[in-house]
Order: sequence, then C-alpha cells, then structure tokens
Amino acid sequence: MAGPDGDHQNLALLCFYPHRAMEARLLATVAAEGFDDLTLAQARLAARIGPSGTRLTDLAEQALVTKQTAGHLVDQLQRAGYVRRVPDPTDARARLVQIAERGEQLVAVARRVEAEVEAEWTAHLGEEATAQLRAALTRLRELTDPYR
Amino acid sequence: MAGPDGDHQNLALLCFYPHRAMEARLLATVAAEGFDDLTLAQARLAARIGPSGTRLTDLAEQALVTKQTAGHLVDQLQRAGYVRRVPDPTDARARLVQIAERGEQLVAVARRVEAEVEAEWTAHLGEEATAQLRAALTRLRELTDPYR
DNA sequence: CCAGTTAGTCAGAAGATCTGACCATCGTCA
DNA sequence: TGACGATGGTCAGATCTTCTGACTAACTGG
Repeated sequence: MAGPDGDHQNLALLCFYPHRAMEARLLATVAAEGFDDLTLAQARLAARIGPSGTRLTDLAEQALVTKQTAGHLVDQLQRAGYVRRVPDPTDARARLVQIAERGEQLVAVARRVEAEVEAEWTAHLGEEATAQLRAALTRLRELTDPYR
Repeated sequence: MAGPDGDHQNLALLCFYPHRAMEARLLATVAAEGFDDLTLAQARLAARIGPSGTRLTDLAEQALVTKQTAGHLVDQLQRAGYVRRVPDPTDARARLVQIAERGEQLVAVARRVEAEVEAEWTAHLGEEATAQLRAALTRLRELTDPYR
C-alpha cells in the first residue's frame, strides 16, 4: 500500500515486522513441539480466548472477522481438541468457547516462546528503551484498538 | 497463540494494533476514492514494489508468501491496471513488476493517508515519544526483518 | 407479550495460499 | 565450452480463509 522509502519507514510498517516475527516464531515452535495441525488463522483466533471462555461473537469482533469465519475456525479448533464449547450460564443463546486440555498445553508452549522472544528483544534494545517502547505502544493503542 | 493478560500485553500484540489500524484506514480511504477493487492481499504485495520495479521472487520473499501466490496477486493487479511487467534487462529469466499509471495514483492517495495517520499518532504521543518509538522499532527491525 | 436486538448457524461463493511439477535461463567449474 | 546445479517464473490442483445473505432461537424493553 505504501512503498519502501529508504530510512524513513512508515511507523505502521515498522510495527508490522515484530508482530510478524513473533507470529512466525510461535507457529514454528508450537509446530515443532507437536502441535503441527493449527493454522495461523486458528491460532490468531485462539489467542483471543479469555481465561474463563469467550463468546464467539466477541472473538469475531476482536479478531475483526465475521461470526461465520470465527465459527468455522472454532469448529476446526474444537475438532483438533484445542477448545470446547460450553453453554453460557447467563444467556441461553450464547456459548462460551473455552480452552480445552490440549489447548492448555499449547498455551503453555506459546507463553514460554513469547517470553523468550521478548527477552531477546529486550536484550537488543535495553531495558529502558523496551519499557518506553511498551509505554508508547500502549498509549497508541488508545487510538488504534477499538476493542480495548 | 497468546492470550489476553490484562495490562502487561505482549509486545508483539501491541505492535499489531497500529499496523492493523493503518491498513484498515488505508484500504477504506483508497476504496472511497475510487480504488474499490484492490484487496488487502493485493495491497500488501503492491506496497513492496520498489521505485524502479521489483522481481516477483523478491516480492514473494518480502511478503512471506510463495512465488505462486505472488504471481497470482500480480496477475490481478496487472489486470486492474495497477502494475505492469517488463523484462528485467539484467536477466532474461526475470521480469520486473512496476507500478503502472493507475498504480501511481493509488500510491499518491496512500502516501497522503499514511501521513495523516502518522500525524494523528504523533499528536497523541508527542513529538519526542514518537521519535523514540520510531527509533526503537527501527532497531528492533534488525532482529525481526530478515529482508532489510 | 410483541418488536426489535443479539447469539449463533447454514449454505454458497470468492479469495488467498499452499504443494508439486515443470520450463527456461543463469553461473560456474571441470 | 558444455554439463549441472541454482534461480526466476509459470501451470495445475487442492485447501484454507473469509465474505454475503438468509435463517432460527433467545433475550429485552416497553
């Protein structure tokens, strides 16, 4: 959409590289540790499931996909044993998507890798610069994340 | 892949929001200004075309897709008049993908929107914090962008 | 208890991406 | 200089992702 223009890279593009790097690293590592089904789209959706379960509609909204897409991906995740659907006790229409047993194992690996990668980044940038980076991005999120 | 954990959000996820916001804004604006064909995938690839043209293989590598996918997207972009393919004078196997007339118009709009959005972000964060953010992301790119 | 909203599904189509096979050209080294 | 592995690119086919539109069931406020 933009175009490479030497040193002054567009801020959004600069944001893209770390995200892509983390995503690729996570997916590769979990695949290497036995979770070799699991596509990127499934992982992106699964990453948004909260500790006590999340409604399909909420997942869809946060991931910026339609309910249909989210439902389709949850079907796959369920078939692979990563998540389960349980009735929402507060609303008979709704069901909560929860992390299942296999999903917990996956999350454990993912959290470990995330921590590793962040540690590498922190080592490269320094503690202080990393803290500033996190702070700036967190403030920026006020503008850029409609689902805070 | 990860999971929401309150305030201490994973750095990569924090990087994701601005990128997504920019991408959505760009796509919506160019669509509103008449470039209403153009899918996200096409735009992502087109954004990597250099001033004097770029080889298909390089586009694919930078966008982290296969040559086939890149070729498919370039076909579409070409049909829509955004790019053209010319022989690479230095290698008879290769062809350069170049921005065509309609593509130039698109790029102009995209650059304008990019500048607008960055200005909003700078206004929100302050000049100094924005400069620090850019610097940190640029250094991080040394680790996270294999195609620098 | 009706009307409008919300949660989710079904069906079908379009897009994006991949794997595998293939051809032409390039570069190199004997 | 000529054979051979590497590189740029395409074709074909399959799978995955995502969307639009239509629908059912359940909630909610008057």
